[in-house]
Amino acid sequence: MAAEPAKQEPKLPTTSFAVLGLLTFGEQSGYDLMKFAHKSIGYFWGPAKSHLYAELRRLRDHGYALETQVEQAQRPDKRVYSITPEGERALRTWLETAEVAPEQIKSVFTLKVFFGALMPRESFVAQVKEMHRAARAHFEELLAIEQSIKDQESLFFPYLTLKQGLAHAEAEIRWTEQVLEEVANRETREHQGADSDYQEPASGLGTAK
Amino acid sequence: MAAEPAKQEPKLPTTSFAVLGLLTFGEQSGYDLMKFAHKSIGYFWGPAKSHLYAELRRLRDHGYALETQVEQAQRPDKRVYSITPEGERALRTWLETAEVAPEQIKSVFTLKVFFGALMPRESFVAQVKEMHRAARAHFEELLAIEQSIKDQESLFFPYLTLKQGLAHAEAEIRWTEQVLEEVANRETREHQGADSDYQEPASGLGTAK
DNA sequence: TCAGCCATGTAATGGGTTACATGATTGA
DNA sequence: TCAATCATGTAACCCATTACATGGCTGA
Repeated sequence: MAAEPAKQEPKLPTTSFAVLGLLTFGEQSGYDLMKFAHKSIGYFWGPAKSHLYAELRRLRDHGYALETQVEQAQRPDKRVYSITPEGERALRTWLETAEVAPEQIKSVFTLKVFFGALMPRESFVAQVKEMHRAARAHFEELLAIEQSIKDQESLFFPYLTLKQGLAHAEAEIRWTEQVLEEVANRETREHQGADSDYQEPASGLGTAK
Repeated sequence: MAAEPAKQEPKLPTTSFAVLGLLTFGEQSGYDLMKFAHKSIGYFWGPAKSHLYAELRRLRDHGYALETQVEQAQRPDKRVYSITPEGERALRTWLETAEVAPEQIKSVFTLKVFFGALMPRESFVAQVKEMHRAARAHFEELLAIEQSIKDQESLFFPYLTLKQGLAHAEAEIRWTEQVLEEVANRETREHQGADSDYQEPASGLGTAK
């Protein structure tokens, strides 16, 4: 029964710290932040617009961000947020203390592959090919970004996350290729020996239409 | 204004189809399913216990699963669920029609790396090393599973998802190694030229403690 | 005797998405 | 003139997690 340490820091979700982190790049409005988030951490974290605005209000209420009304003549008024010293302290604490664990990739596609036996072979292959194509496109996209930022010292850490994206995209490309190969090999085996194991839907059952 | 096609299928979340898919392996109780899910699709999808039970009830209400009360003498009574023909049809439809897109890896660790400039260098390196260690452990774990299932034809598709896990774990291992290298190189550059760019917290500001 | 398995859930909370709403300005 | 940009939000919904609750049986 160890004594609970005084809970000074309110427990906030990861999203809060993501926004707080973006504010360290300078004060911004919700609208600006949305765009900024999209092309920075957007590759591994992407909240909805309404969520972001709500998050900013929460950070303000916690004293982690300062909200300033800015009236504009030609454009709609806006609220600009900047990180406060308390906010920065909270962010640094989070960065150092929040434990990191390798999180599983949560993927609909992987789920489909797992249940692949229930799919007609052509459909399965078509979807894998589509993923392969998408992964390649994604890889190319990241490569282009890499070229544009790789020499900017100030973007060293963002650059590292980009490298992760590249590594994962590469893994995905190779894996999908491997899947296509393995399926083709299996097809061959089947034609020589046993029947395809694709389970046709039970006919005459539940055919309402 | 194209005519909306008759909505025959209620739109269910991915989780429902995951459970439905597991039921194709045979009828099971919620309790059994939980264990089964954990060691099968658990590597890329893992719902909470209470969520799973709720999901089963929903599938039952939709006519996608059949619930059977099983009274037991020595153990608590249980409810066993089996997939219905309608359930299987819905599952197959989902497998073929639900569009697949490469989903981003949503990772707290990546977020931390992005904001790495705000961390003291040793802390950053320690966390990367910890991730490297964890990724290696994960890789080994998957390797062991691979050995045990690679020759079972009935587990061909699950085997493919395992391969994905291996591919991603490998990517993570290589990436973390790369990060350590790049950081070390950078350190060297800094010692020769400019100062470290680690931004010390502003002193004297908000130091409540 | 005591942890751990078997077996099922409720309640509360909150994280996050989608849809809806508004309205002026600017450039093609 | 028409779409896009700037700018902010509310409302509704629901997916999902965590904590809580119960209680008998089994094996170390």
